[in-house]
Amino acid sequence: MSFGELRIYNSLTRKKEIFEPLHAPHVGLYVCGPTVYSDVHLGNCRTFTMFDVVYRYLSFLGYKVRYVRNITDVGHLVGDADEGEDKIAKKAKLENLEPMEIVQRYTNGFHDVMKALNNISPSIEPTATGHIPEQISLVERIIENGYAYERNGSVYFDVEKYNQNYHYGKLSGRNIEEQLAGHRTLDAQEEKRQPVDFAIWKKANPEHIMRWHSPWGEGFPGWHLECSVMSMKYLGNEFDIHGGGLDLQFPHHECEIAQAVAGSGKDPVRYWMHSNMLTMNGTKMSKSLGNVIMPAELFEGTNALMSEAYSPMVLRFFMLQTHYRSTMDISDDALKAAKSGYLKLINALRTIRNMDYENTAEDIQINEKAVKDIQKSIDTIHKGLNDDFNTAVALSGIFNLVKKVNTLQLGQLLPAQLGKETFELLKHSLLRISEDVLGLQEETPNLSPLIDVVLDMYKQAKESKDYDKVDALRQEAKAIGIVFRDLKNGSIWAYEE
RNA sequence: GGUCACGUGGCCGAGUGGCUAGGCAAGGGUCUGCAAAACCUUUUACAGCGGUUCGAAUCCGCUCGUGACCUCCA
Repeated sequence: MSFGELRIYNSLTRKKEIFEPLHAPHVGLYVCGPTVYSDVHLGNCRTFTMFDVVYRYLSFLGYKVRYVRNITDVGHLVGDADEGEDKIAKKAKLENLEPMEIVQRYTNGFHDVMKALNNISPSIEPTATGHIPEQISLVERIIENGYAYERNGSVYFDVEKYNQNYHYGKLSGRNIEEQLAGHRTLDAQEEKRQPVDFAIWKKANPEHIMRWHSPWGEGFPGWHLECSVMSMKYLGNEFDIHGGGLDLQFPHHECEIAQAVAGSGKDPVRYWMHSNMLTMNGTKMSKSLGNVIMPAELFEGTNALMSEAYSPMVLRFFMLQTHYRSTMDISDDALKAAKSGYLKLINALRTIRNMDYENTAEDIQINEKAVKDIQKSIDTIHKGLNDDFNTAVALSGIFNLVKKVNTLQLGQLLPAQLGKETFELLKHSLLRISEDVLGLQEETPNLSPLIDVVLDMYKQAKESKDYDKVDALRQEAKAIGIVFRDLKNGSIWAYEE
């Protein structure tokens, strides 16, 4: 089955381009992961969920995707670039922990959230600290090629030099000459030749906890180096897709390009993808602004702005309703609407999963309009996904199919009126796109309130000495691993041990 | 200040030169013991002002408004 051509908006060319992998059917996908010095917030979740859909859809199309998403466990610097502290080291000092304890704690938390959101684990999840030798080696190559210089144990990337031969700013659309001209006043203590230069290796101050030996003394790798090194190590000197949040476009990704080009002479990335920001009341959600909502707060309903708890799948559905290149604003009302929509979809998925094609009557006519509607909706879904992963359009097609499923359930439309082929296509498309591509799945409900109801029935049966019913209830409950226990002061239910 | 986005109906959000996006909410109807759900149906649009065009929400210009990046950020 052919699904048509996939087109991806490439930030580098600012155009949608037909996706052609370098080495089909293999696809290399690199996504900038989190810096693990604190819990991920909903904005982070949006980006990772979005690229999860990219990964899922590419896989659905039959590509063999190597999906690499790093863990940044050397903190970027806090505050003013040169005098700042490493975020992870700072947090470690603050909480009197080993930096790697901080890293482990928040990595675990990140994985838990990803799992709750049904994001598939990447093929490789490399860490920055696990690739120090490779980073040192890239620094050496950049120096050899004349695009970096050492000062007092730190190594800086020479942006002006690089820009003479290449184009620094090609990804973010910046004009470096203007930036150079606009910042002529250099600080006296400034080690850099130009303010636009950036550190690729940084000398560790005596109090700096995270430090490694290098040809330039004890230090730690620069802010953008890890992604350059790890993407090329695992995906090659040229690979297909590099993604991340829009706020990483500059300087992070611009610097990545510069480092790679300065090291190897070649820009490794063919398609750059950037997902837009999640906002609250129109303002970007970010750690530094403090206007963040944590996933746990949302899932548990403890956030002050939310009237109720919203499950991970509701959040995922909510995110998929917006195209990834648009900003999306989160609010209680919007999540409430998403919850209703999500449940409507899930109910339809349950319905169609349990429905089989049957044709008992002989004189049933094919309902041409229904068949055409279904084909059109499925077409919409694939067109949407192919058009730069437009999940919002795909969902519109899905909901048109949901309507058909509900009509089938009511018996207003019979499977036989669709014909076997269309019925199976409807069933298969709806389930596979919703579950495999969009990653929306049924969540196991909390059954406690329901068990309480049964417990009440049990208590009543006991009281009226209806022991047949008591035994029956016990047996039914036991079948799902629940037992009723008669204590002196009443009956309770518990998980069978 | 520089660069770049965006402004769609009650809300959220696609689309982008002529063809019903979708979800939520609201009104009416069908069904139902009553509900709920579902199905059918209706209402409310493209910030403002100009321009291009047979035709613009969609292209161009201006105005107003909002945001992002330029410093760590997904």
